[in-house]
Amino acid sequence: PLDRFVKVAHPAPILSLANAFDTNGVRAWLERVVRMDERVRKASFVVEPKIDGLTVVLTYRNGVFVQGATRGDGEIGEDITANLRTVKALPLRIPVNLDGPRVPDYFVVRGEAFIMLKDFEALNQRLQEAGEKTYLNPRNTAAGSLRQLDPSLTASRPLTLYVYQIAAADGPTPATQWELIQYLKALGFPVAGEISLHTDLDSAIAACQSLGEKRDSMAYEIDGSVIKINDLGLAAELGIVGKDPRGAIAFKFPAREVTTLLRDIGVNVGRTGVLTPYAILEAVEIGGVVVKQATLHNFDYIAEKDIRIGDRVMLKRAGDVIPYVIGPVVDARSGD
DNA sequence: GACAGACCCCTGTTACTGCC
DNA sequence: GGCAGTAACAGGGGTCTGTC
Repeated sequence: PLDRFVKVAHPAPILSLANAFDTNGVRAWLERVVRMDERVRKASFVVEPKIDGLTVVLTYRNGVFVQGATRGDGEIGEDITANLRTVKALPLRIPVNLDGPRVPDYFVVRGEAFIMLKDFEALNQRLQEAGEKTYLNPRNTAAGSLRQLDPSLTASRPLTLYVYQIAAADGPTPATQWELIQYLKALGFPVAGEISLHTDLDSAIAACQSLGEKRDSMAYEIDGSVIKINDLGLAAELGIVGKDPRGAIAFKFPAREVTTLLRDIGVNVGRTGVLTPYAILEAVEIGGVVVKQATLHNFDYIAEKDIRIGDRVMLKRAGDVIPYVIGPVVDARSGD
């Protein structure tokens, strides 16, 4: 057992992705990058599912897994090597000699750790039969499992992994995202099955929409898809905006909406003294979590009508982010 | 208009601490 | 030992302000 988790610096920033919530957002992204570099107009794209798990960074030296870390703030994460060693899908060794150039001695890949839906259900079934508390959703269960101080507890959780990026290497690596995925697969890394290559943006958008339609029948939870410029050199040349690389965009699924009862309104005092109202709600399930409170910090901007305590209100939640109230459904006073 | 950075907020999980 | 409360971590969108 560990006493605590040691902080580790990533060899390169582990970036997030800019989001688009509709096809217009995706096209606007492409126009922005085309204005920076006309070559993007003729680029091909890779579409990947955006798995709802947690990012892990895996380091190999001479083909041996030596360190695994959480994403943390993108620059510094936590060393969870002992826990990741218990994940059966994670290769502890990779071949150093494939057809072609030798696999770099120093090789760092990025992936997503998560729990398959059927494994999550089986885990809860076992817990229920044992009279123990069950888990509410796979993502937070996966996150909690990897933060166990005792790796034997992590080993008892059905974690798995998909890998999709080379974060750092001291030798040659594939020039395109599509080749990179095939390369990772050849090295023995688990890779998502629903990855596709497209010669134009329309085809890539169609693939994203198709993933959206399959969402509820997939073996694992996804909160969108990712469109990446296939040419990794070109994508790198486009640079970074804040913490988002310009060469890729996340196409998020439409926000889920539910209605519930507004029981009360509270006010939070932030650390700078800012007062922020929040809604206290009748508990309602949305996107795999039970929401009892929701922020009203943006209510002025998004709501067309006021709300009153006792109203039924519409609650919105995009992806796995914070839920917010978008307005009344039924006015408690007038009944409208 | 694009961008960077600050600031605001959520739930679920685990570890830790204090109390009974 | 059990329970409750707190802190830290995971996931990241939306808004505002200032700059270019």
